[in-house]
Amino acid sequence: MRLYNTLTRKKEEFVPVVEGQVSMYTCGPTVYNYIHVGNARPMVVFDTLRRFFIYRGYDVKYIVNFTDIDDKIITRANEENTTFKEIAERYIEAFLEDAKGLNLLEDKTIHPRATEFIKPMIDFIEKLIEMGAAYNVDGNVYFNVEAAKDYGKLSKKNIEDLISGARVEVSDEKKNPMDFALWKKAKEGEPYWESPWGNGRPGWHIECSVMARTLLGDTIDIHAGGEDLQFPHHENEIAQSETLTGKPFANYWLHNAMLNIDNQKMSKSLGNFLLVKDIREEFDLEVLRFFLLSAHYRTPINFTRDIMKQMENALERLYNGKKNLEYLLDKSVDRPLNHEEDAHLQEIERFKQDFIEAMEDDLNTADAIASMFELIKYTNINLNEETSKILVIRAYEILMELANVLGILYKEDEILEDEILELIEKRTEARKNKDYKLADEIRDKLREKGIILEDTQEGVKWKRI
RNA sequence: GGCGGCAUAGCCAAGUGGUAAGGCAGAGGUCUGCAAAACCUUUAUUCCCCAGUUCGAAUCUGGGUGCCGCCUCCA
Repeated sequence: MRLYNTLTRKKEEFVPVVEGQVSMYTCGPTVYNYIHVGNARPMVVFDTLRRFFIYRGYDVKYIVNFTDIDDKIITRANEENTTFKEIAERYIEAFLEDAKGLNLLEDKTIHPRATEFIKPMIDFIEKLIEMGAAYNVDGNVYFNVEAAKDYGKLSKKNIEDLISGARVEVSDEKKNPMDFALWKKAKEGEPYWESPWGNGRPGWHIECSVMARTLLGDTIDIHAGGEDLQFPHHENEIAQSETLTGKPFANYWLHNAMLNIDNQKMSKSLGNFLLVKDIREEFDLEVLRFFLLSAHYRTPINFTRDIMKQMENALERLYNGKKNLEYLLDKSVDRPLNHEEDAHLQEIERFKQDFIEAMEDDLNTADAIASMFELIKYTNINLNEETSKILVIRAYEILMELANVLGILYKEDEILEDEILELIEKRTEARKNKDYKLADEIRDKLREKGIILEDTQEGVKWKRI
């Protein structure tokens, strides 16, 4: 497996800390609102990376945190005259709902919440103060960036440039304008936890450092997130964690590129914020997932309705291929492979290898998807009712295991109600009698019920819209 | 100002030295009562422009143009 590491700006061979195991930490949402389609990108991309690691036999520990205490959550709570807990709870629930729609492997995801780790955060900060890497000013504790070796190594920035950038707000309290808050003193009416420096709450960056370290150890394999988090968030995580432990915080830093809407950055001022929960009114979230995987994760992608429609059609082609194989699963012949089928099997196994190679090359999902289309095309052409069942089963297995890595094609057809089966039967009779008027009436009626019929040489096939 | 990214067909998108994957849309065809699906054919002598290196470049080098991101607790 080769992964592009932001730290070195190179593709590197992935070597885990512990053989056969992968520890992954992906920065999760601050739960003050519903997640938007941009938030969905790292969730889907890194879920897919995790799925691929599992597929390749790794034991994966996968963390997506919830930042459930934060200025924005407090603001929201005040606006709605409720508690920050109520707000956090509501949007965590909403996130899990969206996660389900996006088919994230939730049952294998650990979701720590920042507020459950206040004690280790305080311990962490205390140690930094002891080391002289942090200082308390009247209840606010700051990290001293001068104490961090190589500060800026991830985002390739140097402290002098940053300071002269002049966009950094200068605070009288800070020794250095680049210093960042580890602990924030509570203002009147704000929620707080007790600490050696008085009542307050943790800063944003310290949360991820502490949750990652507590759950995964001093050095984790992979830390992932959106590229906009490189600076300052991830840079600061590195600074505080590596200053404390003296060890590398994460061996591989992975960042996904941004998502634009109609070629524009999503922003509140432009009013083009698209929430996942709103998109699902127009498109199945499987289409959104497929779209997010249709381009390489490090290139920017553009979200438009038009492109989503294209993706919907493309996904349908894959589903049709799956259906065709399912049909053959019943009809194909119980006998050993013949010579020709043996060759087909080789070909089909080759598509699988192509898929794996693409995924191993820094998660090239676009190329991997192409392999799936080639597989579908091949089985559509070469497999039929005379084919040995052994070949059909193997083709189907491969298709589904690849689909499972990408987290797509998971929808199953339900069993049809007797009433509908009767109608289909009735229509078949009508067609036999060349009563096409009745046949078309029944077909239209079923369409209204969401069932589409296809008359093929092998008989009637149906599918749900 | 500092740092970084991108530019491949109508659209989406792989491909980083050996002669342009895959998908969507379109056109024509096979099959079909019709429709759908599937299949076949078709759609970039060319990869933003110019110069260079090379037997050979979309791929490397230099210059230019255009678009974009980060430097603001925004994924």
